Amino acid sequence: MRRDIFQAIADPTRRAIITLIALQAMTPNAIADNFNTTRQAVSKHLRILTECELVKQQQQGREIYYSLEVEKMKEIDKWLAQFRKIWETRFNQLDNVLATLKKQKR
Amino acid sequence: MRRDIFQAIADPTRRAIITLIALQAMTPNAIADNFNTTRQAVSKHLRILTECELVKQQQQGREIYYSLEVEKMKEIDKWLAQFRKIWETRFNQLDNVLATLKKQKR
DNA sequence: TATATTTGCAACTGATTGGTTTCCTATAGT
DNA sequence: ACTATAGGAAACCAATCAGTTGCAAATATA
Repeated sequence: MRRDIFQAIADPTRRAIITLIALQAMTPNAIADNFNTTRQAVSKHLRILTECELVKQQQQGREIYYSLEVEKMKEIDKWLAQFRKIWETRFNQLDNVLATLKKQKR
Repeated sequence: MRRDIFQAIADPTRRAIITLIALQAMTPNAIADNFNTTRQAVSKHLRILTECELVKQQQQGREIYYSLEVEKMKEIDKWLAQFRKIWETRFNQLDNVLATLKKQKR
């Protein structure tokens, strides 16, 4: 199945689900009520999210509560870190280079 | 076409390309040399990255240099911000909520 | 001017994706 | 025990995707 987090958050519905259950654990039916989708579609998304450990389940009787594995989200943050360095320190250096090139042409 | 950044970074090859050109603009051929792919495959990835404005081109004679639009990467960071709040301040509060629910049912 | 190089673009192919439908199991409530 | 509800799993379908192949346009070089 080879799922990774980046593929998991590629789908807008899945991102919405993540946001939805970030603060409060929810059942598949409750989640589906928030979208224009069927429970089964949500269920499939939840399986993908669970497979890459972005989401964890917690059975409670016949209901299953899904909640966000916030720690896993840090992996995206970790990947972003390398670029954060660039956009923080070398802010508009690229634009400067372009401006310089433009000037030289004239 | 409806491309967004999250879909763009879903592909591992595209993430590698992004990392590669983050520090230095490169031509498609030069980028392809760094992978086990053909130039055309890289070219398609670059088109997708360009479409969602994650990458910008700069023609120089018959060569086209591709470089990262670092500003656009911030959009991912912006989306992550909401969760950063959670993993920084309310560490394992979710488990507490579930534990409380469990207690109330009994 | 003729040839080689760099690149984009379109068409095709096989694999994957999101969604629906259907069926099954397990629990809750009567 | 019976019915209703919650949910997962498999089969299927249309759409999309990544990669390849082939070709055309533009630039460089001889």
